[in-house]
Amino acid sequence: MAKELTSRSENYSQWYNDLVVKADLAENSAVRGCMVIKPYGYAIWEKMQAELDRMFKETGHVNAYFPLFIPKSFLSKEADHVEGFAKECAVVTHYRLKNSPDGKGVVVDPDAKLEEELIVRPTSETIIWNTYKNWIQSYRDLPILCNQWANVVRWEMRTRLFLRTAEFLWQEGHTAHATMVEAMEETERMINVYADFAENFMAVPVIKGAKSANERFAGALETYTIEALMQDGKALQSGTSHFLGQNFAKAFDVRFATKEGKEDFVWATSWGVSTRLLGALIMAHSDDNGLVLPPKLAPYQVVIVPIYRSEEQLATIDAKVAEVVAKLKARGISVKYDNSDNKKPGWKFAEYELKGVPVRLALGPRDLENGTVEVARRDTLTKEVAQLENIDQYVADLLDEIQKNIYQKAFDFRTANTTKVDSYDEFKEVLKNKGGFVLAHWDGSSETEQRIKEETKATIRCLPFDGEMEEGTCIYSGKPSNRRVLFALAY
RNA sequence: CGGGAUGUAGCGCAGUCCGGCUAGCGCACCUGCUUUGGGAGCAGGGGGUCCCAGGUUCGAAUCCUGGUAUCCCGACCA
Repeated sequence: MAKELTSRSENYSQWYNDLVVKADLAENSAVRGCMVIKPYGYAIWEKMQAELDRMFKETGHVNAYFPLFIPKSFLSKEADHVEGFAKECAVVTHYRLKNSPDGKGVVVDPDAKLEEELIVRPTSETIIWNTYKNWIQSYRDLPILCNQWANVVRWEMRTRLFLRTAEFLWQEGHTAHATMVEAMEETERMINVYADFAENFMAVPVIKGAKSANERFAGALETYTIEALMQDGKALQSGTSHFLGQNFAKAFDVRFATKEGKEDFVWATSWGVSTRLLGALIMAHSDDNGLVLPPKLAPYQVVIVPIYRSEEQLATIDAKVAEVVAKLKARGISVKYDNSDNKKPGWKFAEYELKGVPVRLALGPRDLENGTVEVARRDTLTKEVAQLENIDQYVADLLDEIQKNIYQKAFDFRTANTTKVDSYDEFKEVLKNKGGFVLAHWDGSSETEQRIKEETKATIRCLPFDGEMEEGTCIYSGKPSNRRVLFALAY
């Protein structure tokens, strides 16, 4: 047993760390808080990127790229924004090194101090709005619908692979509109794109909703979020879309001539998802045997393992497998054939389970005789024998079924772990013993939200869009409330 | 950023308290033979700035000082 995973029940957080490292997704680097995303993990990210990028373009967006560095003065132009990010910024103060006097290594050259320090972007609103100022004069220049794929840096105190790292990869969309209505529609459109992606590609069901004032993005008037539930009963914010009003336009003086010949400030949105999605993907589906990947995002959807005694036998199997691979590829299914001879089949079975490959085919002498193949599916860990004849159709159908099944499983888990409570005692009891999403009435005040957070660590994840209006009383203050909001312990 | 633990081969660890010969063990790796339908066996072999820097000493993996990284618990966190 080369790679033993800690079980989820034993220590969920250790299980997660083990899994990320042992499945070859990522590892800690020599740089504090920064990870190395390994090829297998990066392949999943690339699949996510490709799909999201397609969805962004389908909704009218284009890609662009803005600088990594932001002049310090830009950040402070929007008051709430700087307050939200100031405590976690990396700052560049010099631009040159020189040989150290003692001849050992290099030191920062004090003569090379920058006039104005540069901030390594924690997000790009400021540099982008400073740029948009030059791009916009008239309503005819609007809307601007830009996205950028980039890395950002937030100097977090405590980091965890994918979930919270000092540097992470993401995309950030920044749009500029002539009207408030248009900007609000955009904000909503993009949270819907994220939810669509999470559910149909990641197979992770999410709750869409609005953030409470406390939890809003620094500088936003409204933040929409998608919230996913992890297997340990904690919530993970998986994507956000912000309605920024005219805050950044005012801070950077971005005005335009309206159709009526008047002057107005531009309306803005921004929206993003990051490599944190990999954390969501891992924690939503995986089990004690390793990763479980949705077929639509798996780097390879099928692995084929030969079983043989002699070189001649292997040669026969190789030939047969080549036919199977060709048929699968013709259907757009990605396949890996592992005929390496330094590992036994049993080792390979365990290894590909750890890596979450959705479907495994095993082909041995018995199968050659009978025209069959052994098919194992990762999500249920079941095996059956199928005819080799129509294996491509069989696998294609199976991949669809697996994609549906893991979504359904996650959906059922969420349903079973979403609880309506009507008293504060019940609220605390559920958080302590059951976890999960908790739907409760709230009086709408920041004070109440803050108290509940201090006393229970639970936060309002969102005010769900699809929540029905329902008269009730706040579980904490007893004041009237007309809807339930979503509480949970969160990552 | 506060408290605690840890850092010795790719991985997991012993040795450190009480300084001393050539720094060990398991897995992995390489070679050979036998194996191959759920993490193979035997034999031989290679691989080390003992986290980094400085100090004490005839002599440091071991003692001292500083730094750094990781993990756990808090605080922090759209």
